[in-house]
Amino acid sequence: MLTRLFSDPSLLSNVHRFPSWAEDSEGEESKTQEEESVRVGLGEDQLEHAGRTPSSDIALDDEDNEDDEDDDDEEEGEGEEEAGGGGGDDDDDQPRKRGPKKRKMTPARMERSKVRRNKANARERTRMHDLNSALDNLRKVVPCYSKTQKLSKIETLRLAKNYIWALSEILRSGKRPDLVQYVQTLCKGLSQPTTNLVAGCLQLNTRNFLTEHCQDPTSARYHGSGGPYPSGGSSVHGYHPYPCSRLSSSQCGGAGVGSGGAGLSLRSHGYCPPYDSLYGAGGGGGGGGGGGGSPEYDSGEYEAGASPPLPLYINGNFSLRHQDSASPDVADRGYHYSMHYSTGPGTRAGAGAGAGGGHGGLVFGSRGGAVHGAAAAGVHADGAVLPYHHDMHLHHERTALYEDVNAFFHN
DNA sequence: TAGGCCATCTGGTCCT
DNA sequence: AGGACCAGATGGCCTA
Repeated sequence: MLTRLFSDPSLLSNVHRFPSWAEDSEGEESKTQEEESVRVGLGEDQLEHAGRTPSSDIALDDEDNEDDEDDDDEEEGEGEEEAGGGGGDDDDDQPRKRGPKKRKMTPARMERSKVRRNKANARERTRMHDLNSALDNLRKVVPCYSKTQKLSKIETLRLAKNYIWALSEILRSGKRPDLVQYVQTLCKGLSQPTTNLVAGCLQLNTRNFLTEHCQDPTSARYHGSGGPYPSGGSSVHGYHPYPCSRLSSSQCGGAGVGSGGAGLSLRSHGYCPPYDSLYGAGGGGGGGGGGGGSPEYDSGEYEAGASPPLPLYINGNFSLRHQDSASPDVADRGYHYSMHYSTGPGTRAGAGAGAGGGHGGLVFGSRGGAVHGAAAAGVHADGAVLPYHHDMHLHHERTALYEDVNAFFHN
C-alpha cells in the first residue's frame, strides 16, 4: 500500500516544490521530492503503526459501516451502554465519551482509511502548493521581489497590506508622496531584514531612510553603497542585465543602481511581467543613471518572459484614465490618476537620468509633481517631473495604474 | 543551540 | 459522502 502510494506518480506529482526551489536548485529537486516522499511515507507509516488518538479512532471508525455491519451491531450495543454512562466495566480510567462508538479496526478498514487519508493528504498538499503559488505571485507584485531571498509568507502579506495602503493613500490624495514617507508606510510592521530589503529595493538604504541623508545624486553609487546589499558593480550604468528578477540577494544594490541610476526601476527587470510588459525598456530610460535615458523607452525591449502580465483588477476605489482621455483637458478633470508617459526624444527618463536618476519617464499625480522631502529630492530629479500624455495600450490598462505608481517610486 | 520559517500530516468542521 | 478549509503538531532546514 505504501509502496503503491510512493510509486503513484499522480500522488507524487503533487509533491512539487516552490518555484524558486526548483529554479534555484534544480538538481536537488528530485532528491528533495524523494525526501518529501520519505517524509510522507514516514507519516503514513506512523499512521499505520503508531497509536491513534481517540478522535482519530472515532473518525476512522465512522467509515465502512456497511462492510462491517455485523461487527457494528454487536459493538453498537456496547457503545450505547457505555455512552449512557452506565458504569460498565471500565478497564482503563479514560473518561467515557459520547458520540460514535469505537469500532474495531479491521484490516480492510485500515486499508480504506489509509487510502482516504492519503487522498486527503494529497489534496492538502496541492492546496498548500496552490496557496504558496499565489503567495509567490504576490511576492512578485509587491515592491520588493527576490528569487533568491524570498520574503517570508507573513512578511509578504504585511508588505502587501502596506503596499495597498500606500497606494490607496496616493490615490486618495492624488498627490505625489514623499518617498521616505512611502517607504515608511511600506515598512510599517515589517521586520528589520525585510525593512532593509524594501529600502534596498527602493534604492533607499536604511541610513538614508532614517536620516534622509542625501548623497550625490550624480553618483552611480547613489544609495547603493551604504545599503544592506552589495553593489552589483556590473550594472552601474544603464539597465542591468539581470533577466530574472527585480532583485536578488546578491544583486540588490547593484540592480537598483544599475536599473535606475539614482533610482531603482523595477521596470528594467525582465522577470517582472507587470512592470516590464507595460514599460518595456522604461527601466533602461530610468536606468540611464549618468548616461542618459534610453531612447527605447517604449520599445518593449524587455521581454515579460514566459509569464503574461499578471492580471490586476482595479476597481472600487480606483479609477483609471481611459486611453481615449488623453486630451489635455482630461488632466484637469476628475479622474484621479493621470498616467503620463514620456516616450519621445529627450524623455524625462533621459532628463532624469542626466540628473543622475530621475523618473523613468512617468509622472503620477498632480502636474509638475513636486519633489517632496530631502531624500526624495535626492532620488528624484526635479527635471524629470513633467506632465506628459501618451497613449497607452489598451491591454495595459489594467495594470497601468499599478505599474505607474510603482514606476513612479522605483525610478 | 535557539528561534524562525516552512512543508507536511492529521483530525475537526463546514459546505455542497 | 466527499471535498475544502482550518489549526495544531511535528520535524527539517537555515541562520544568528
